[in-house]
Amino acid sequence: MDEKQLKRILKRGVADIIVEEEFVKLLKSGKPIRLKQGFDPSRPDIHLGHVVGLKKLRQLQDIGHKVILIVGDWTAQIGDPSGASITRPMLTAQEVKANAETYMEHFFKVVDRDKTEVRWQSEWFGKFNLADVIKLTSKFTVAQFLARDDFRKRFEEQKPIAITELLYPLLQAYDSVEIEADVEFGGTDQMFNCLVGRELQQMVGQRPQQVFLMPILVGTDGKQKMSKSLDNYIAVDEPAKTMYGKVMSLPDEAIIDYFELVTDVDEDEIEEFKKQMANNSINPMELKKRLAFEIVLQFHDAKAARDADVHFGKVVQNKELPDEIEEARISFISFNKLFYESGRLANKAFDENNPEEAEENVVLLGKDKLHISIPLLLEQMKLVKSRSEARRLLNQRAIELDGNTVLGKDVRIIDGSIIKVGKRRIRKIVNSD
RNA sequence: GGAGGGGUGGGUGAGCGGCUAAUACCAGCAGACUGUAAAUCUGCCGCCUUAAGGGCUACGCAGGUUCGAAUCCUGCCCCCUCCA
Repeated sequence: MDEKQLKRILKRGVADIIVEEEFVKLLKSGKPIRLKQGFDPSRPDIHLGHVVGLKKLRQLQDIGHKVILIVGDWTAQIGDPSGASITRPMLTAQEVKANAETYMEHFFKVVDRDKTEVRWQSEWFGKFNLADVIKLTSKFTVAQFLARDDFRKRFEEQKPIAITELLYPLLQAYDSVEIEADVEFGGTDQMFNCLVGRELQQMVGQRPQQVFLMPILVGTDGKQKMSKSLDNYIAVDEPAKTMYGKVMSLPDEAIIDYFELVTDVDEDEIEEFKKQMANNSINPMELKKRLAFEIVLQFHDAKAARDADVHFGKVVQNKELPDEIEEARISFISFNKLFYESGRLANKAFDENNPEEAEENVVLLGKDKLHISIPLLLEQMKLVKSRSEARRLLNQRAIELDGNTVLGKDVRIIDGSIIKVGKRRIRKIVNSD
């Protein structure tokens, strides 16, 4: 292993390694290393924030080491202490299984399946009895656990800490003992849990694991940690164009971090990018496009990445209509009727004193034209949450029909009309009659 | 067992009898601008309806006081903290 490779493993996409020297020794010993990665099956989706660590696993796999993936089917029932939601619904065995499958499907987009061993916590915790639990809990004190940042804060602020939450680090630590982990991977917020693992291993006479802490990846808002609950995430199974678009919505300041943490772009090149950004010799947009391309490439393929790139240029930058527009099949006749029945048809062709004839007219019109109010139409097409929202959008001149901004409320639609709401909601209307 | 604090719109969190569909911040949406879905600026941001305007529902739940209640009273439910 050359210096550059070693540096990449130790520095790129790593917040901290505890203890780095020991890890290097382990690495140089030439023996296969057991890399522990746990996952909580209550949250099966993998997004780019998780990918940072997974890439690290992959790097190590590529030089011959082995990943032990632990399905936390017991810890999932506790819920990792986050302070926000203490009580979580218990998952059924089927849900856990389904989530685990989804997780692994995503997990192995980055990690090498052939060099991975999957273990379930229930293999060992399923056999635990009260005596085992007591024995485990007796090894640590409350004070030790209150040292954990999250616990301490909540304790000081007089916020609740569930007893089961104290169990979480213990269970996670015991996993390390059970599989005899050499290295455990986690986000920086996992430091405490991983360190408990180190201690517990020592107590039972094992060599303590090394701990790899991954830096936090900011989400698409550019401020907070990427997470599903904040809805600022980019999932690994996102469609190519969406993924590309989400990357483009990153603030410019996040570009370099993303290159380092979630792409394979060479360090030297990233250095070059940094310089270019610093002396304004490049438009950040160009770098961001490259970033988006690299990321899509990683989770889809070259063609998808190119397509997404072209799509972005055309649709977003030049405001052209996309090549393929999602079709909305609707029945003109029934929509005309619906509008008629809403009781405020402006068209005088419909004689209100003669409802039967009017109804016939509706049907006649319905063959080739749709006369309807925009809020009703958009609501029916599920392009808006409510008609009120549609009215607001109308006021904001955000609705376009066949290239013209819709100003009035009532519109006439023909087969193939293209309706655009804001920038991204575009539909081609197809008459299904 | 005792004492206290609290439940408000997607989130945080003001309001503590009328000026409150409800401050502020975040998120979201739209428009403008831009070589970015960045940044910035402006507007919107419960539902139904309007040409303007109006109506309805909402501040844990159920009642009550009042011309009028998120705001006061009663009961209930739930959450939290402290002391023992």
